[in-house]
Amino acid sequence: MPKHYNAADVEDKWYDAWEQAGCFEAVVDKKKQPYTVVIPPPNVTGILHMGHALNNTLQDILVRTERMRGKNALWQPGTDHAGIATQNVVERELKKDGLHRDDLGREKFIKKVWEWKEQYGSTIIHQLKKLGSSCDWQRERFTMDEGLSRAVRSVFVRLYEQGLLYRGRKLINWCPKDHTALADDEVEHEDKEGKLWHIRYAVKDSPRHIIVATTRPETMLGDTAVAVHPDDERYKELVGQKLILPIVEREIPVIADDFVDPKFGTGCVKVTPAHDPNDYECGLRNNLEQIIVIGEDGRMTEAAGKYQGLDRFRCREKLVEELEQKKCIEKIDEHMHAVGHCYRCNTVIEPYLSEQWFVSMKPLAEKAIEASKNGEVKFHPARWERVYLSWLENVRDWCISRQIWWGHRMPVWYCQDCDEVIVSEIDPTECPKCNSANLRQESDVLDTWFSSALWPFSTLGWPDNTEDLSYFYPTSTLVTDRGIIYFWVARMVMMGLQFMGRVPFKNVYIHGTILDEFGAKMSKSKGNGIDPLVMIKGGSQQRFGKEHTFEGYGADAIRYTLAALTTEGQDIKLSPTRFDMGRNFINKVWNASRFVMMNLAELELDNSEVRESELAFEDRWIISRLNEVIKDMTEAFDSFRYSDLAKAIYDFTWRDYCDWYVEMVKQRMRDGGRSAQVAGRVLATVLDNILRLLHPIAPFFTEEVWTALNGICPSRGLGADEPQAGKFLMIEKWPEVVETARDEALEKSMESVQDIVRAIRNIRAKFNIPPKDGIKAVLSGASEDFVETVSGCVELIKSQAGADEVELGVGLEKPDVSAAEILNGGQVFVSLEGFMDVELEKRRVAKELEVKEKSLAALNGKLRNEGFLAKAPEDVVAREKERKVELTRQIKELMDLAASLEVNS
RNA sequence: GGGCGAUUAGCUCAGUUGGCUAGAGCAUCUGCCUUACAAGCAGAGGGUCGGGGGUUCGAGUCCCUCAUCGCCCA
Repeated sequence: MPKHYNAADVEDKWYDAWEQAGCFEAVVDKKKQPYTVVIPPPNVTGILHMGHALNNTLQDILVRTERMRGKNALWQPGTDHAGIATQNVVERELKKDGLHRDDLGREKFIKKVWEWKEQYGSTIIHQLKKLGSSCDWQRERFTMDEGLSRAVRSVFVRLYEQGLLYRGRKLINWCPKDHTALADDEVEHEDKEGKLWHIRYAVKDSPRHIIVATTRPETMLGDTAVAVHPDDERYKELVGQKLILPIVEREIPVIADDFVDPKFGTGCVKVTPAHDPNDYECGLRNNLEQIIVIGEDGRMTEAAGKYQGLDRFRCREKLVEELEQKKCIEKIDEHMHAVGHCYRCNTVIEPYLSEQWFVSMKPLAEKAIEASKNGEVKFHPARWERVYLSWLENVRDWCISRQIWWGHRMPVWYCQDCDEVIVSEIDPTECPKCNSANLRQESDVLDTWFSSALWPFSTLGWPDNTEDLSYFYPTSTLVTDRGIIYFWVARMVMMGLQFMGRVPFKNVYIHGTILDEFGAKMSKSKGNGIDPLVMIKGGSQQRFGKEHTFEGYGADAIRYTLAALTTEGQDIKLSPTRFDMGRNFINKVWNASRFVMMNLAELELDNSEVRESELAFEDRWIISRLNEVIKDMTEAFDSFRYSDLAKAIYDFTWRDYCDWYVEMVKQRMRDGGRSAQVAGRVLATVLDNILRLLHPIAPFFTEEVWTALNGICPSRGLGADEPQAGKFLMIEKWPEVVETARDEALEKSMESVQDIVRAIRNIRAKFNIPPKDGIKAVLSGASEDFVETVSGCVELIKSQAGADEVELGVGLEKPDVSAAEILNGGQVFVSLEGFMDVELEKRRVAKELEVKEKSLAALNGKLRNEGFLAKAPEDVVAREKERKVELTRQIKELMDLAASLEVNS
């Protein structure tokens, strides 16, 4: 076995073996309890980034652990067709050949997208496999699959029939570049430094004028009123009068409407019902004309008069110039305001009045709100529930039509003869009203999130009533990022309740976002990303404009590190070197395993029963500790505390098992005989448990070592007839706590032993005693208790502290030339012939004395406080009193030591 | 403007329901290639828990307030 674990050698081998053996496949089995997780389907355009790595690591830990706990675990994988994003990618490809999608036409273009999807759409799926994800790939789905498309149609038709889906002419968010409508939550608001133009509008037949303030002067071409607050005394008399719109020379009325904030600007608001959401509402209330002056392409329309054809931003410049010439600009202020941008292409969104399809959200949202309030859906951490609720409580109708080609085309037909609207699951051939065959299918496709919302049940076969569906639905836990609570989580809950009658998942775990080492979000444009594949396999990548080469940490190290960094949904600042932690830990376990296996191979274990009476002190200790860690990890797992999960196995393995247990049994292993057999069995059993506990976090490494261990020691445990190990660790049992193995008193004793060993080592280090030199230690107890606790462990202390002579007793004399350490319940002296440094020892003792006296003073203050004595719980008071006794004793010892040092110097 | 989160060792972060002397990893210092591991071993140093106020016998933890940073919504 090599000295360093080499992940690259083993990962693909095990993944293939698991997959071929069908370990990932979940089959309905009514005798077993299902455990279902649906993957947040990555975009087909996507490549794996650190956010995916985290998200899928956390899901895999859940799924693998539950699988080991005996559940029928299904991790449902798949991808999302990502309408706009995918269409953009393919359009960019076409552009390279100087083509536009219109050159191909709809059918040919869609064919091209499918070709692209077949070629590149599985990239991320392959990458997920490198990460170790134990998805059931037999069930891989794509939102545009035949079955899922059927689900989309079915939902569309049912919502329509339920009166929850309608067509209407409304103001929606329009992306002029992607040339499509967007939902409200697909608009990202960004605070931008802008200007506030104050423009003079003349009052008709009067020398007066009023001043309106606007951030978008170009929209004035579409103004159909100016509004003031009804209670605003400044303008009361103007209400009802007419203004002359500059340049356009249109007459528009002054109206009163309480949506106006009298304190903003001049208190006069120009009203452009076709280009602003507030103005739109105001326009409806006041029956104003809606004049569209900006078209689908972001250019000014015919209604803009001489500005027709100009881009909206160019128009703004030109228009302001003209207004300035005409002396219509009162002033221009600097002004910060939120500007909406397209979440796919970052183009400034244009509010646009058009005919679109909408889902009525209120009735659906009410159910979703209820489901979280009554605990059917639980968020972890719980604070995200409020984010979910606040969106649902304020949600407006969902614009679901998209003017693009890639996606689910709406199952809507318009009769060209009688204008009948036909909504149907199967393509109609004639109009049910007039029998005309002259039908035109709606050209719009559906919002991608419409199909993603069905994911938890469409992937399981809905609308068919499949066995899978009734067994695996509702799913157990959804793991995702906070960024898609609205887009996806809330919509899945709505659709799940509406069409399945039950929530789609019981738990939603929201993890943090991965940030770079400076706390910024990772993005392509910033060049601050970390490529998970490079981290796993090694290679080079650009970061902050520089090329970096990495050795490759292996998937397990990446997974371990990400889990260790996952605390209560906090964001994670990441730099490549942070994976050292995971790699070092995996390597540590590798070497411990190497030690165990090398020794076991020499020992030739007989598999006789190890009786409890044969177990040494350290054997019983490590078994007790093991059971504690199983308990801690199980609890951490059940409450989604990933960091605690990772830390618990780390501390146990590295500190307890490697640093202490393995070191303690080395001598026994060398000596051979029955004691070595017993130690060997314990070493193997504990290692076996470590591998099981670590497996969900580090599946490849643990499978490799576990299999190797099987070759040397096929059955573990301490009984006579332990069952033989199975074929794969990944389908073995998660360890269970054996309460009787816990022994807290024994663990306390071990702590005393460790304190003594550490004290001796400390003295050795401080006085520069070479590691090879043996020393004499005197362990002087303050009482019999100390001696009793330690007496069975003298040999352990000798071997661990490098002492060749140890004297143990109550109140033993301090050897003449020696250094001392005060311990709980006693002290330890180490003879220092040839190494004594009296001044150093004086400083040590003085410093210790100072620390202890400070603690005692604080303690005395506490114990003199009558409130404390009266109100604190009894056990707390008792503990503090004991501490005082012990501390007082220690201070006396230290003072004696100080005195004796004075005499000797 | 509203909401949420963060502020603890040089850095990155833990710290469950308030209760032993506030922990870890990295970094630093000292000594070790000790027959599993230098990606390691042994030892050490390092913190007025963002500021202020309050509740309490007792506050890193609960309440109020201020400051700084970040995210989301309007």
